[in-house]
Amino acid sequence: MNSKYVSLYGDIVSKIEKGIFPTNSKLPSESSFMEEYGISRDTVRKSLHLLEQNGYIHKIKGKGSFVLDFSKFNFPVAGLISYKEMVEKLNLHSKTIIHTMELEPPDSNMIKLLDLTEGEKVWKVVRVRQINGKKIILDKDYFNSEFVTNLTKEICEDSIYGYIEKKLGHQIGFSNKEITVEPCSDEDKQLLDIDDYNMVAVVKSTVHLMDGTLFQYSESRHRPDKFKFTDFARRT
Amino acid sequence: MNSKYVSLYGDIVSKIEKGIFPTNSKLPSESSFMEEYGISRDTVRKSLHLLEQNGYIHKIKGKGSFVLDFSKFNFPVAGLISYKEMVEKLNLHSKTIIHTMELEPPDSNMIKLLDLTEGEKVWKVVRVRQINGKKIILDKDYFNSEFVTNLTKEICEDSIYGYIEKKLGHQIGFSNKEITVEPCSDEDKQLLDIDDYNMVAVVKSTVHLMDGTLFQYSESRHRPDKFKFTDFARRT
DNA sequence: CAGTGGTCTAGACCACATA
DNA sequence: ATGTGGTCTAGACCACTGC
Repeated sequence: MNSKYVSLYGDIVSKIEKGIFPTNSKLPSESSFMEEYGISRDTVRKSLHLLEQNGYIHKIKGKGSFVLDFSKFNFPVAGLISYKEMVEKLNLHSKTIIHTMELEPPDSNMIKLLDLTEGEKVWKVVRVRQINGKKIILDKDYFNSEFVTNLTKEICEDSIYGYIEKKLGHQIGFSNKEITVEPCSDEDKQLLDIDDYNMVAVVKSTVHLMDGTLFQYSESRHRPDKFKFTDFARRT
Repeated sequence: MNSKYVSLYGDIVSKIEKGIFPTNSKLPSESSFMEEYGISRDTVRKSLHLLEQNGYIHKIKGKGSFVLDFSKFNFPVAGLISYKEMVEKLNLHSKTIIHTMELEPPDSNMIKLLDLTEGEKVWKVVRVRQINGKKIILDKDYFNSEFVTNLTKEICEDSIYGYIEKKLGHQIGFSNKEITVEPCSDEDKQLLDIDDYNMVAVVKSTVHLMDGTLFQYSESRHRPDKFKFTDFARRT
């Protein structure tokens, strides 16, 4: 089903995570992967390139490929991942409370953000994420209703991304994110267990499908003490 | 000097930025780049892959490559870029004030963060960044003195990365970042024009050389209203 | 059907590291 | 000298899009 280079990538990732390829150790050479898997060098190189981009390994010309230490700054809440997927990955105790779910005509700001045309409506979904009994995150999502039709309470409580990908058959492609720190709004104070904090960390993003169409704008507002974003970058 | 695929990448980037390849338009096909530049398809594909990763284009099987809208998600403070490079890119009016610059034995926390061995010392550099007359950012950098030797006030006021890359001949490779929001420390209040804010956005990072050696830990503390981080991500 | 991008191969030459 | 990764080529077949 998968391409060869993706399955080799997956094999190596799981061997790194299991410690079969330990941190700081040298990975087998490209040619030994060629032999072991009976594939061409270019295909091996595609797998290693993927590992490199995702921060698993580091390649040095003439020396080899080395497993990086990714325990120091743990997981990527970065990337394009849904709240449900994150909760499952981190094994959190979480509950989602739906505050608003309505189909409405967009205001001028949303028309601009979602590139809407006359007459198109948007789904506005406001959800509160409760973790370990505390209301920590306020998620405000706006979906172009041309692409995301028929939302229900059940879908919003479970996973909207799952619905879009599995039921509607759309493929989610890429996103832009922006992280800022803003003063608490009245809505934040009302809906979150904000304690004495007077600011929130805000992640604003636009999300596109594989074919390039923009379908979602979202604003995720986090209690500042519970917010963490990690990133891996290379010098270019 | 550069490889073929990097120079083709550069050509296309500049054509996109100049508007010769406009937003949302279709890029020439891989085969037309092959002809135009007299190179193989694989080499063209490497260039396009780079463009895709950096958020310039989006490829759709059977249709073509399309230029993404670059204006919505403006500049990358993301990536691995120095303060000086950012200031120059964004054309800011900035001044750097050096608060501390000393060679000292590391505490136990720094030994762990920088993977130090017995007897190695670290350069501790604390700098305040003033933008448009306001003290906005407090940068605390720690360098392993085995790799970064002989810092001077002039270097710290100009660009430490420039010194490392151009004078010492090291190549900066990759980094891990972590973004959090923390309460103001006394030091923040004392050194920054913090106004009435009681929190700061904090970017902690470790930076490695091309050969994998860890040489820097840094903590960048930003006044919350002036902080913005942008990111581009793909679904995997 | 022709045009597009996605995967894969086999082979070549180069640059760098190590011994 | 050998082993490593980095670049490049020429050709093949597939899957998807659009006419």
